[in-house]
Amino acid sequence: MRLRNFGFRYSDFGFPRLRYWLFKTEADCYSIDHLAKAPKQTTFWDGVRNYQARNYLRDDVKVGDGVFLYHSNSDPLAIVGTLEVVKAAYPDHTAFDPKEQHYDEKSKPDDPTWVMVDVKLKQKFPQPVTRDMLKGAKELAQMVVLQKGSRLSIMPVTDAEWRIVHKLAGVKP
DNA sequence: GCCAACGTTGGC
DNA sequence: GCCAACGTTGGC
Repeated sequence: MRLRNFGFRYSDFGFPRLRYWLFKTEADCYSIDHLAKAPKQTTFWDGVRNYQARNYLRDDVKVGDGVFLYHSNSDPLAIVGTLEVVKAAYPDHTAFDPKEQHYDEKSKPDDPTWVMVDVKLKQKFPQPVTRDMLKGAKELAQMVVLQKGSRLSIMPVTDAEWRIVHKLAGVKP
């Protein structure tokens, strides 16, 4: 969310900036349990190779922001917990390495195309908040992840959505 | 496995 | 700059 013509953020003018996000991952690839076992329960969030998602990461995701972790292409499809952003955008070095799955020959260390952030596990929900539960909550009808054709791996979440999903999870934010 | 939606590529 | 072809994502 950027006032594009001037390069300022809404928050520079005292407006509430976006503070909540949803990050997608496939449980087979990197699940919340992988993160729970990681050193300091912290990891870098690499592999974003979509420009709109990259722009969110680069411009808007800030230290302290809250993140829902969503398991896509998984069983169950669900928000499984929350993360906290502990380091803002920096170059995604996995794009430089030909052995990496998300290698991108066009991204160079002196002019990186892709960025990543660091996240730390905040809480694993006692029970996953399934996609069906999300769809059943009519206050969440506008949630980006529920929209048809919504494929971004980084999506904004509103304050209200942050609160309501925690309520569905039966935990405090 | 199917297929709709979306992003990217490349010829023109 | 247009747009058809193609590849990927991801829910169902």
